[in-house]
Amino acid sequence: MKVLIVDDHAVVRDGLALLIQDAFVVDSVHFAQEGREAIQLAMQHSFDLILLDLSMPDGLDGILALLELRKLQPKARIVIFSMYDEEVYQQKAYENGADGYLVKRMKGDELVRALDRIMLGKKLFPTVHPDPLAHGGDERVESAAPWVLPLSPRETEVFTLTVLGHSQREIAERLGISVKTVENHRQHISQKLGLSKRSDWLEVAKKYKVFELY
Amino acid sequence: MKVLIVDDHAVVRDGLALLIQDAFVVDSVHFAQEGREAIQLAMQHSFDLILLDLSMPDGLDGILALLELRKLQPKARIVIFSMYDEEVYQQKAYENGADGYLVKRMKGDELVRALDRIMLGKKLFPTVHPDPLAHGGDERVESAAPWVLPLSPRETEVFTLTVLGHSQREIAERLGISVKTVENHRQHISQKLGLSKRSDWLEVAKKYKVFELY
DNA sequence: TTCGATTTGAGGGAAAACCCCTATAGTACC
DNA sequence: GGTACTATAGGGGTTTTCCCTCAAATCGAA
Repeated sequence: MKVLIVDDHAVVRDGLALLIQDAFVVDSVHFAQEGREAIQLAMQHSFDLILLDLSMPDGLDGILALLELRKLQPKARIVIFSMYDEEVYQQKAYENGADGYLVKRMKGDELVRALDRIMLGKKLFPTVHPDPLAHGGDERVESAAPWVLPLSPRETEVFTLTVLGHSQREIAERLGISVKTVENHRQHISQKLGLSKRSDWLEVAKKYKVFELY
Repeated sequence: MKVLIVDDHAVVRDGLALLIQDAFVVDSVHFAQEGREAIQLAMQHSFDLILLDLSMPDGLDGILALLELRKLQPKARIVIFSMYDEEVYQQKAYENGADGYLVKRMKGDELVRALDRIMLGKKLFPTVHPDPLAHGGDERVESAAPWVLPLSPRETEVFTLTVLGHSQREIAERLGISVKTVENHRQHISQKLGLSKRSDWLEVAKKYKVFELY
């Protein structure tokens, strides 16, 4: 596996390199400090995985770099690795061909797990939730919510249906489980998020644009 | 009071004229079929009240006409009178200096009452709700919600706070009333809207963009 | 002035939700 | 093989909400 890491901080570059070399079979790792340099490298070598920091001080804008890299390396997995989890950036990253959007506060093992899934062909975006209302379909976009919101897939479903106003009974019927289980999920969610009041859930839901998606 | 009515349907023009002449002391009524004609008239006469249909087939786009009319007649009350209550139009109308946005399915007396308030200096927009979270302030924008959602001001507050996830107790404390009263308001709201499940409330709230406003 | 709507509040009982704890089975990680 | 997470579900008790009814004060409209 050939890897390109684009970040303006040397520490981050090296840390990432170590993590990845530890977790994957890596043939080579190249580094770039900013977009232009990355593009130079992408014209000379082909990569399997490109980790791209969005916030680079000088040089090319992150999204433009992404666009250019995607053109140069159509088959590479390009993963945005950012300080911020603002939805706008994620949206842009998604639209411009990124395969994932990870935030820097993720722990090492979480990051490796995420990269693993991405290498398997999944797309990971924190606030693109899996649709709990869809009856089926080819969900290739996996939610990375577990790392932004530390919720499991099932919990995410319960969370979404709850903030949309569905009662425990309704959710239980819809998911084919007992009311008690829904209740347990809700409690776990409250614990994980550190939220007691339901209005706090709604705040979070608004922040993660649940109402725009469903 | 000098009135200008802009609508491409003769029936609507005449009906409106009769209604207004019946309810107000009217010096003169002018008519226009579309935007350009309205602007011509606005250059020749000054008006106190302009009723403007947004959906006019040919000629000037409604919003552009509004903009032009507002420039020509800064002191006139300009009221949009539309078939549709889409929020986008309302937003546009509001931003471009309209004093109100009324829908054609309103009954005559409702319309007169609305125009009355507008002539008194209020602004009326169906889905611009009064902020139930604001502690006070100069609320000049009145909600015309009673005609779109048939809810009283207090009910609108309870509705909004409820869909935002607040409990009856929280709402009671916030509004300085008893829990029982909040409960009653909720029941009245359910009756008026014909909605039983809270998820239905959320549907309505989404439709009226409660989550974008609060 | 009477009628309807609004706002306020309560009683009483049924239903739902919430809280805390326990428990099992599967999966995944080290 | 132990530890952690996930998903499932029950017991038992408390709190909240829901439902239906009644009622008083206010206010604008017919």
